[in-house]
This record gives sequence, C-alpha cells and structure tokens, in this order.
Amino acid sequence: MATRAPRTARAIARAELTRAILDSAGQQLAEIGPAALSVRAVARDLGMASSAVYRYFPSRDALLTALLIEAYDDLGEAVEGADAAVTDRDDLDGRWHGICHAIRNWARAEPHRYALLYGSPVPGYSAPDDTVTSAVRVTTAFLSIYHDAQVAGHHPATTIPLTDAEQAALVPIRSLVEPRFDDDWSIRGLQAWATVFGTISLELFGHMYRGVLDYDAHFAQLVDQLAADLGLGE
Amino acid sequence: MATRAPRTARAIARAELTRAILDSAGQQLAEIGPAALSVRAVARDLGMASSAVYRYFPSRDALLTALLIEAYDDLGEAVEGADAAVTDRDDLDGRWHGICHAIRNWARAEPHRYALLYGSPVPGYSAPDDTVTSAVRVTTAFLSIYHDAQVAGHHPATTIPLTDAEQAALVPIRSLVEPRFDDDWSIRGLQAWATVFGTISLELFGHMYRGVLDYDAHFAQLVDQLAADLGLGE
DNA sequence: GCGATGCGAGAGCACCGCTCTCGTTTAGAA
DNA sequence: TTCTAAACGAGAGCGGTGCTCTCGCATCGC
Repeated sequence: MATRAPRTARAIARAELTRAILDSAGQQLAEIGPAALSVRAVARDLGMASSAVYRYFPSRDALLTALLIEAYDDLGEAVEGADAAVTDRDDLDGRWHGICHAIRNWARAEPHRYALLYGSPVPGYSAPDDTVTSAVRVTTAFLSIYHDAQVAGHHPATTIPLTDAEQAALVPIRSLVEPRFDDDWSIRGLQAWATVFGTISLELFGHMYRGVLDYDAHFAQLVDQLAADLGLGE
Repeated sequence: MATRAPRTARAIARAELTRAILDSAGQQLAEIGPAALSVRAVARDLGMASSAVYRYFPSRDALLTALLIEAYDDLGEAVEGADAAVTDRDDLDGRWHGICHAIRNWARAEPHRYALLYGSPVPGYSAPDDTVTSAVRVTTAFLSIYHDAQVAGHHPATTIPLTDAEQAALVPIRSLVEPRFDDDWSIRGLQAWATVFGTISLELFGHMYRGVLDYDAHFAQLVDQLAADLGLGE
C-alpha cells in the first residue's frame, strides 16, 4: 500500500509540494510565530512564485489551519506516547504524571505552536470540524485516565453537591465514556484539566514572571497535588 | 488641580489627540481584535494622515502596549470594585466569588481585550516594567483574599508536603505579603488562580466547545468548589 | 492525438507599518 | 516684540503583505 491515492506524476508532485509548503511554513511558525508567518516568505523559501502557493492552500488562514491540525496531532502523539509508555496500565499516578509533563514539555519546546493551539485564536475561528478530531486526542488521554481511575474505584477529593443546573451543564462530559462519570469525577476532572493548561499558559505567556522562581519544580509539585486531589496515588 | 501637566494650548491638544487615538484604537481592538488593529485605520477614523499618528505613538506595538495597559487597568478596576463592593470584609467567600465572577464577566464582555492580556502575547514581549504595575492589580486582589483568609485562620484543603526545591520555587509568592503565606496557602492559592484563568481561557478560546453545555453554571460551580478547597466557606 | 484540466510565473490591486521631507504653527528666549 | 527652535500635519514613498487574474505550458484522460 506504499503510497495512498497519488498514481499520476502530477498527483505525486502535488503531494510532495504540499508537504514542502507545510514543512517550510511549519518552520516559520515554530521560529517566528503564527502572526509573522507569510505566504510570500514560504514561496521564497521554496523558490516559487507566491501565487503558486495558492494552488495548494486557498488562503493564509487555510495554511495556518493545516499547521494547527498538525500541531494538535503532534501534541496528541506526544501525550499518547507518554501514556502508552507506562506499561502498568493500573499505575494511574504514573500515567497522570506522564501526560501532564508531556504536555508541558511539548509546550516549552514549541511555544509558538502551543500558543497557536491554546492562546488566542488567530484566524476568526478556524473550521472546528477538521480540527476537532486532532484536538480531541489530548483530551481523550485525560478522560481515559479518569475513566480507568473511576472503574478502579479511586475517589477524588470530596466535592460539594451540584445543583440541578450545574448537573445539567456537565451532561456532555459525563456521557463521553462508559460507564458515565460520577459527579466528583466530572468536577475534579474538568478542574484538573483547566489547572494544568492554565498553569502552562500562565507560565509560558509570562504571567508568573515574578511569583515563581523555578517553573519546573512548581509544575512538578502541581501535578503531584492534582494527582492527590484526584485520588490517583493508590 | 483641574488638569495635570498641560499648560500650553499645544500640550492640551496633544493630550486630547493622544486620548482620541487611544479611544479609536481601543474600539478597533474591542471590535476586530489586536491582530487586525491598524494605525492607518485609526488615522482614517480621526481624519488625519497616518504619519501624524506616529507623532504620538512611535510604533503600532507601542500603541498596542498602551491599550494593553489600559485593558489591565480596566480589568483591575472591575476586580477591585467587585472586591470593595463586599462591605463585610470578613466575608471571604463573598469576596472570592466577587472577584472570580468579575474577571469572567469582564472577559466575556471584552473577549478581544482579554485575549490580548491572557492569550498569546502579540508583540515580541511588551515592555514588562510599564505593564506590570497595571497587570498586578488583579493578582493583588487574589493575594489580598488569601492573606486575609490566612490571618483569619482559614485553612485550605490538605496539601502534600513540599520538597526543598518546591519550597524554594515558591519563595517570591510567599514573601509578597506579611505575614508570609504558609505552604498550603501558597500552593492552593496559585492553584486556584491558575484554575480560574485556565477555565476562562479554555471557555473563551473554544476548547470546551463540546463537554460543557452551560458555561455560566459550570463556572459558578467551579468557583464554589474552589472556595471550598480554599476553606473560605466559614 | 486532442481537448480539458492543472500548474507556475508574472503583473497588479489594495492594504499595511514606517520614514522622510516640507511647509506651517506654536512656544519660549532674546 | 522679534526670532529661533521645536512640534506638528500632510503627503510622497519604500518595502512588505494577502490575494486575484491572466497567460503560456505541461500533463492528464479520452
């Protein structure tokens, strides 16, 4: 099944050039950020006319969206890899640490790409449908751990009771897995998720400038604390 | 003391035009976002040559930085106002709810400005020294509640013990107030801070697209839960 | 082999940030 | 009050951007 669709020489060339554009643009993205990424610069880098790039991506935003999806997949792969690396699937604490640090390590290695994913949305709002499948991979890793933890009988820190409205608000997240999440897992799961990304964003975007000396130690501590709050530590 | 420095007609005109530029640019910022803000459009709006704007702001980034500071002050004012509105200063739970909802309400009313503050940094990195004094206002509101709570003898949920490195990492935040924060207040305070901003950012930037139906109810629940975790509820 | 389609290049449009120059206006010292 | 230096607004212009259109040429399916 060597290569997929392309049979003709033209189709092969098209696939290769598409790839080359994405690579060049991806390098620009990583180096100078999404705001400064320019179609003309990509064309220059590839030695072609800028108008030719538009044969492959209809607009700058479309190119950026493609990079967005690639970034989501890249991060998703890193997170899934870190999770899979824990051979003992019942070591939920280890898996939790694995995915949390995988996210932060990726974010620190690729700050511009992280900002593209979790910072302010750059284009109006990129087409959700295409991106969602890639974006959901990291979320799924969280849910998977929560799910396994609930099934294994772990219990997060006590939560306050929910009103009817609050319960209704969480219906979608609750029904994403089978068996459904209890209230406490829904609440603590969302909370921990927001705390992890909140901390990484605040750190990366410079809001902890003063306040925290050692980001590594602080994040490690936070992940420990969240694991304890989630009741993952046996 | 009517007006401050400006005595000459020229100085008055300068102050007024500076104000007009900021207003026009602020409107652009709020409506179409920081990326699309253009000096030329501001000049057109004010009926002047684009080059004249540069007499007042040396660059687009400088103009954006001024708007950044204004936004920080605007948010800071909203948060301080919400905190001050709680007449019973010992009602820490009420104050906590006040500032958390003030932040989110402001963010939802001014999504582009919130994104400018807490999304990906748009210019390289705007001069910290000018912005810090305004940026720190909302942080101070958090610290104030934490401080009062600790003095009043409230205790947050139990925390896991810190290693020496983790303790050292938190030295700056700990010594921001007198008396210094205990370990548990440092930890839970930072954690709650990150959770609040993480939740607002994830919501505003579309990462809860599926998962949560009713953002208002979810955030209200989160704030309740954090108050409980912080031990603010009597 | 031939028409249809895909493709690259170039010119061009409208916009951008920013700089420079050039008269004019204003402020402050002589 | 006069005169000089500074501030100012307008305009032209430079190099850059995203994007469109047209025009030849290569390639594909029939």
